[in-house]
Amino acid sequence: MDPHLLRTYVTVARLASFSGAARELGYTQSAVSQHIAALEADLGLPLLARRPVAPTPAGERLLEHAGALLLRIDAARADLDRFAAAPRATLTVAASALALHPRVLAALPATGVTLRALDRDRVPGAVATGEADAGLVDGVAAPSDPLRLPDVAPFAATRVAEEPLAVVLPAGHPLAGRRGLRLTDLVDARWLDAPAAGIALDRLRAVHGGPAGRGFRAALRYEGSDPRALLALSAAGHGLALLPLPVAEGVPGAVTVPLVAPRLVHRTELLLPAAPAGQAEPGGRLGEFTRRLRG
Amino acid sequence: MDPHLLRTYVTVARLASFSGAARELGYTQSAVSQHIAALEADLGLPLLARRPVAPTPAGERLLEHAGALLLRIDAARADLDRFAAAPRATLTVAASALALHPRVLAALPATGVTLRALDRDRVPGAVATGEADAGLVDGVAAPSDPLRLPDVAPFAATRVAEEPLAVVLPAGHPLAGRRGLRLTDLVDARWLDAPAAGIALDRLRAVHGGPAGRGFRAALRYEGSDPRALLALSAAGHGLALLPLPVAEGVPGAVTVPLVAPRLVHRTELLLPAAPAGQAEPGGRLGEFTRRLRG
DNA sequence: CTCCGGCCATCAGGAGAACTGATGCCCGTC
DNA sequence: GACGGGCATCAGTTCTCCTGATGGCCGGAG
Repeated sequence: MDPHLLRTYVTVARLASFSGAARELGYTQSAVSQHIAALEADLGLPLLARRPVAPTPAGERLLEHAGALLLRIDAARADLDRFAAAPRATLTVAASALALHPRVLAALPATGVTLRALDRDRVPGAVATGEADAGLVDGVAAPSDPLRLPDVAPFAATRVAEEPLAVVLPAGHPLAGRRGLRLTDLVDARWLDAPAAGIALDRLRAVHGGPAGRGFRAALRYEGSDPRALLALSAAGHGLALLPLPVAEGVPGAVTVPLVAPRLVHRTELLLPAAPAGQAEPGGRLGEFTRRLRG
Repeated sequence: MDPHLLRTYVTVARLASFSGAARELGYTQSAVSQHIAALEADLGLPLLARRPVAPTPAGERLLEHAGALLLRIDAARADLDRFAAAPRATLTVAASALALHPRVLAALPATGVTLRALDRDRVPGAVATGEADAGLVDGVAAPSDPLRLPDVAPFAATRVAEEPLAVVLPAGHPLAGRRGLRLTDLVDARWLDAPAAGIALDRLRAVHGGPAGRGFRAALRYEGSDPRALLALSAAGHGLALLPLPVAEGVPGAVTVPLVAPRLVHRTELLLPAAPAGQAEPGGRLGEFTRRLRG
């Protein structure tokens, strides 16, 4: 299970080519072939079908592990590098689309900041590997529970903002007149599926707790990250959407109804590489930013 | 960041000795010394102080990463091995102390089962590395939220049981007459600190959401795993305890008051190595167990 | 104070791993 | 049926990594 072998394996799987992976990694094709053979011999399983090159079931499984593993290695290296490196002059913040809360915008220093918009699930990785100095992630959780984030490295997460959730319906929808809605009422409705911009359907199914795979059928799938696009789509009758109440309100053609059960909120969290016990507060622009966010 | 080097590093750190680690790992002392030197050169940081041998701050940090990393490597290997290996005749279940819910006990097959009691945070690792075929973990969470578990490998977690939480007070306690208690009322009380048996204090502080390190002061610390010991200690006035209501009730000398805010429950979850998409349900004793647990 | 013993660092040498380059083989394509 | 792209295999070389020996440092005992 040498990381080098894993790295070649994921590259081969991604490119579906031994010789392509060799070019990308700076090896000869022969070396790549030997890497894969060594991995397969080590695990005692075929990992790739040849001609065409594609992962076997076991290979698919290894891809999941390898991705997480390599990310964690990069994270560890980046984290240790922070011990030695001088603090950078410019602050890079990775943020998911709905995490740009007014409080965040107000706290950002006026100069020397790079703001990088990423998909929700890529923000922790960016902070862990040092691509960003801090992260802002949003998500849905119970009021007193932290967001569920992949733990690629030790993080310190602090709450930045919390808003109620609301269901967005087209104006003529039968449930549009309600004062509040329960998720149970909406299991059989058609939903917009927007993993990047809003709330993914599989997350809804998990929260709802019913039998896996049932309910919350997808209508249109939206692969962008703009919540206003979601609102417009919902108003046009392409499916329901679940969004933070302040974002969802006041859109022509759409009606916003607060979600009353289960008790869930939309929360934005600040993600920092966890300081070792007894470490000083961060200085420079990062310190400025975090103090203004908290204070 | 070679895993071999990390393995020797954690061993050296644990034994506080180069030559001791060499003996344990089957290397010469020279090799161990070179491993550490290579790691320190690679990261550009001193990791260990010599004479006495002890980790530097950077070394402490590396220990956190290395532990998680090595565990994940073992987990990946064990997971892939399951693809090849025949299903075992005997079923091993890892469980934390409070996860032995009556429903669980009823679902266990009559023969061929090994039940291994572990600390709460070691159960996921045991399932991931294949030491156990399934895990049962308990913990505190919001009613509709899954337990927070370290993701050393892809898991499938399903809810097994959920009970309200209750505060255990000695009979004469000023708050003993209440019908319900809020966590806020109890910030300044003295609590039993029992990471293995009950609910750890740092978890309480995190749930409460107040400033880090304040509140929920520790009285006696109990390092065993028997909840009845906790109850007895609480009845004797050694501090408050937070336990599932069914466990806490009916103990002489102690009063049980339900926790009403924040809305938290004690949940037991079944932990299985995540089946690859489209994989058949587990067979044999494991299939029998999971079906009875769910059905 | 000095000697001794334990412990880590360093060095040179050798076994083995790993990569390269050449060649062979298989399959899909024209 | 010939061709070509692409993976497997093999031999040779390079470089890595481990061993065994040696030296220096520190602490404890006499």
